[in-house]
Amino acid sequence: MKNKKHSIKDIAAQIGVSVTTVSFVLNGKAEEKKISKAVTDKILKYVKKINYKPNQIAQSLRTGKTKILVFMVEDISNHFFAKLARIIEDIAYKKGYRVLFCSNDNDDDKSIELIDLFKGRGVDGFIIIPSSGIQSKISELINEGIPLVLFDRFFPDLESCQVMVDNKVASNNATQHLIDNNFKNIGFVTTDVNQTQMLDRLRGYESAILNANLEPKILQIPLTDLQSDNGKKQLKMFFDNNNQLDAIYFATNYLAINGLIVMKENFPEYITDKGLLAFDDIDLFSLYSPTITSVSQPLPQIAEKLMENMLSLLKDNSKRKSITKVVLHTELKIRESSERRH
Amino acid sequence: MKNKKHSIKDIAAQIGVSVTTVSFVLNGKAEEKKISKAVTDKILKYVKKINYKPNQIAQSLRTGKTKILVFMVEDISNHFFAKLARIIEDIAYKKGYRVLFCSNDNDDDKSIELIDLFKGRGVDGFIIIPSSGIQSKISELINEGIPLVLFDRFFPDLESCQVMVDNKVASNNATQHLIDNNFKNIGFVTTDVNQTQMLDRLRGYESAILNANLEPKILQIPLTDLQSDNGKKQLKMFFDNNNQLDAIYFATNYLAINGLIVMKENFPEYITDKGLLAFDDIDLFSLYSPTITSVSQPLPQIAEKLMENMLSLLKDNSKRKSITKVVLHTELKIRESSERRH
DNA sequence: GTGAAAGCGCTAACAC
DNA sequence: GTGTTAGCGCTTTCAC
Repeated sequence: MKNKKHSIKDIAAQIGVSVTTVSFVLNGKAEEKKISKAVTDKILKYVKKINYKPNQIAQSLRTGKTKILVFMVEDISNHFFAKLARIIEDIAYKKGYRVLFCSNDNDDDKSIELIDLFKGRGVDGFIIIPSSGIQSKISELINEGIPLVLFDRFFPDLESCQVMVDNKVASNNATQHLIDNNFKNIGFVTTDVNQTQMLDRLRGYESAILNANLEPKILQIPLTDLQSDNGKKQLKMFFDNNNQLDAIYFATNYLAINGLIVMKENFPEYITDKGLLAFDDIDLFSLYSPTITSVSQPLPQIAEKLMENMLSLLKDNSKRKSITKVVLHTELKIRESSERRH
Repeated sequence: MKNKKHSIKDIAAQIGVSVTTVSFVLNGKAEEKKISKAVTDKILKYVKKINYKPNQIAQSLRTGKTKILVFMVEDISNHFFAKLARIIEDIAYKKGYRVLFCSNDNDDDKSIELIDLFKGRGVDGFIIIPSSGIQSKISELINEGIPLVLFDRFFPDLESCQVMVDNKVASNNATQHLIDNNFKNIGFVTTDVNQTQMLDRLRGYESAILNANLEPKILQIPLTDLQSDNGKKQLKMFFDNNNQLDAIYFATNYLAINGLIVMKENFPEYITDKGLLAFDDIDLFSLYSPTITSVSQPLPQIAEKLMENMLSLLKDNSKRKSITKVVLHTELKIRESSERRH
């Protein structure tokens, strides 16, 4: 059992060469630096024998690179973020990067604390789903030339690299689909957060509704109430007060889950009687009875674009990074829950 | 906009003291080292003004500590692991640790590569759900005195810190519950992996079945087939060949999801007609129609025990860490899918 | 072809 | 009370 930690110095001493030589060989510069084949082989063989692994912390301190990216989301246990995290992890891994996931609970202070922390650790780049109040921190990162890509929502006043989906169009189409299938009284359940993605979903809904001369019925649940039973109470009240609704459109998957729970408990007939539609496709929706129509975000494509963007920022040595904005399209997965009504 | 990176040296120069003084003050040793109040205040004030953050890489190189833990699971996008990850992240965060999540795809080579990589980064500890063939790597970590806690499955031949659930008892009870509710032909769907948790679930099933003089009906789907449609084909065939089954017990949540998909497509009547039971409770099961009986693992408790264990290992300076084994109990969530049949 | 040495930013033993 | 300095393990310039 080899317990002792080996260092490049030990290796040099053992072989009888200098650390420089060892370093060159280990970094694949043997040819370039014209190290003799004999020495090179001897070093490589010895390194393999003792199973030497360079101390990456020292490497990082020296080179200023850590090969670590941060992927900050609201809550890593949310299906949507977890799936995305997985794909990003795989892409990054192939490119030699590790990914640190963290959840900011949509909380500004926690977000800022985490960003500072990782800056101090010298991570190479950030992929962030920002909470609403951290525009100045994001702007600071950009100004410092730290590779950064935003996802899901952005700051309209701030030029940043970003990958988004066309929330407004998607939401408009989804609502239109309900209208086309003869729903006439479509409720919209969303949160109170003031973020671009939620606002766009709301606007998409409103524009389709108004365009069809229907009346909008909107429930905004405060984000803080969603953890507690308060959110469920509000949903129940909304259903109670609007029993003439013939369809309900949920702006996120977790709102839909909460909605289903409330309906199952209080109005089980709604689940089959009302039209149902949700933003974000999750397993549940294709398995449920009825299967639930949803707006599906193209996860693999999103992950790919995020990493493509990030990698190009990582390559770009200039302080003023170029700005790339990507908008991806969603797909409406039409299922039983929105079948035409008569 | 302050773009320049500040170092402790800059601060020292600016204030007109030595780096030692600054370092002491920053590390809260001002009192202990009897630094004058005037100097201390001046330093703290300046540090705040320029928003100085110490370079943690240098700190790590110097102290050998990174305050980073690794949590390695099969697949971070699996509900069960994602939920657990979230709780662990929160506990660790409060204790000043960051958590790196990574997925090993249940692949030995990838596991070993990841472990080596993080060792090189000097992470402080590992929480690992091990793939089957990495016993020697795990043993190496233990011998090197690196804090390590296993979860979900373990190596019977290796003494290690671990947090497990009583899979066999849980599985026996679950099966017994079906038997008690008058199911007489209970199929068991599992994978072919040779890991303690899966074997225990199988044994629990078998013991209850044999004890009741019933006949075991087991489908083992090779892990490699689960990603592809092959897994679904095998499920379909199993259902086809065993249409006299009156209940099906799935050994994991993803097997249950796959089972539900196959049933929905091919034998929709099974979903209500057959008894259903699954290991690992997920949202879906309490929302489905029928709601699905499942064995629920106590996630918060698991996370707590894992971190408790880890923190005590981190404190323990001896090379030979003490070994703690925790076994937690599961809860059978009895729902509609296993209601008594006549 | 190979080596000496500076230095990344920090901590802490030791000196004064 | 405060300063000097070695050194954590590595990369890389420059010298020979």
